[in-house]
Amino acid sequence: MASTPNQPATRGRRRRADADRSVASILDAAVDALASDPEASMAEIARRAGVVRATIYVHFPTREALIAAITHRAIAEATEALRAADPAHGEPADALARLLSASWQTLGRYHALVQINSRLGPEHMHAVHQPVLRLVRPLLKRGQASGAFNRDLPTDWMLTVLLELIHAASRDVTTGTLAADTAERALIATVTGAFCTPDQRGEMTTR
Amino acid sequence: MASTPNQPATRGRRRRADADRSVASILDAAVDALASDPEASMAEIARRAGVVRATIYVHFPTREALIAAITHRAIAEATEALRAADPAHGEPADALARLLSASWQTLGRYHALVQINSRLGPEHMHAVHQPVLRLVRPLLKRGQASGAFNRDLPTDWMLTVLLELIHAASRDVTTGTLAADTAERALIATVTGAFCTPDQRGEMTTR
DNA sequence: CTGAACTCGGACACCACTGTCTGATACCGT
DNA sequence: ACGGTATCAGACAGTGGTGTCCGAGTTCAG
Repeated sequence: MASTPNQPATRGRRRRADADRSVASILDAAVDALASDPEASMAEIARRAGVVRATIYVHFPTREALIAAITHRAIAEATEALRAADPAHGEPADALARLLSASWQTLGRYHALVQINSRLGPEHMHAVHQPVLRLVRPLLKRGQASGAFNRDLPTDWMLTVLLELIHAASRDVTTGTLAADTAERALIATVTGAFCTPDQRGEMTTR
Repeated sequence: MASTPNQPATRGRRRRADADRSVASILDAAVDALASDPEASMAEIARRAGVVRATIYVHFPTREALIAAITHRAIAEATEALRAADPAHGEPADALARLLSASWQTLGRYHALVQINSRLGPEHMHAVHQPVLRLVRPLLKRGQASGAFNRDLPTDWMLTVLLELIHAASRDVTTGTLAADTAERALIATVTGAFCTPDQRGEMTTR
């Protein structure tokens, strides 16, 4: 049902280039607007996109559909960033650090989306995150199996911690609470500290 | 200005007992309602409180005032819980664990409040949290000074991590993602792991 | 260049919520 | 039991958002 990131409006026909541009502007504007205010109005999004409100409804039948579209797109982007970090390779602690380093800014852009989608119930949340979890969970399992990560921590909890801290770091950077250049180091140190077993801490390829 | 948790409506007079009851019901209902939906309507809050909508406006001139009141009350409760955990005493790592153990459920109830208040700007957020920070920050500073906590982590970031993980744990418990009896242990293990320096990990009075 | 696709600008009905007000009724303090 | 408080029930205007529609103008594709 939500498999199409944007609706072609007319089904049989091809879509024109300016329509593509509009859709792209709207999607970008929606991410921006919702980031600064999770319940930004359609009018506000249209304004940012440099488009009239009705134009949005040409491509997205409802506000809900628009949010579904940007969520879909965000997940795709996140998945890509995570895959690029190659979580299946190398020492778990190193892989984790690599993954955080490569993806935290990308993922962090969407903390508002998380907030919005989390209002749609946990099962929806879980379903939406499935692709991301598929990539990260094996790494955590692997780390716990090898003894690199703390076996006492439930894997689901570790995933929560991961996502939550990424979003927190991103938020703190945008509000100015945390210096941008310190953020990545702090984030990595915090997460690896939380996950890694004491005896494994020294063995990391730190810096 | 927001120093009165509830407005007496008439200034010179004493307030009647049923009015006290109403105010209490409204406050409780507001916390509940806003926890399940951060933008619950006044009507919904009134319904939960077993009160007519107009009654709310007798005690709180506006929605904003009501939210300010429950925020004030939540902060007071949190401060109390933290103070009871006596953060100034004992080894930093132990004190931290004690503090988490004593307060995570109390604090966790209010994750919706955090979400709501964070929309009012970072400076407002900072001002509101001042009493909490006053209690926790010295412990973190002390731990970093003694070498028990990682000195590379900015103190503000540590505070963020603390609050964020408490709220995450509470949320995961209410959604059923995390078992209630596991949550506290996982939370403490995660936070102490994140903050404590490797050589200090073993020295804790674990269990 | 021409027709089709698209955007614009503005209007529209609809809905949910906020905050105010009323008169009638129940409750509490003394 | 009396008088002042408080609640109730429901109506009210005002506001701001959503989704739909239309006619006129613009831009793209072949």
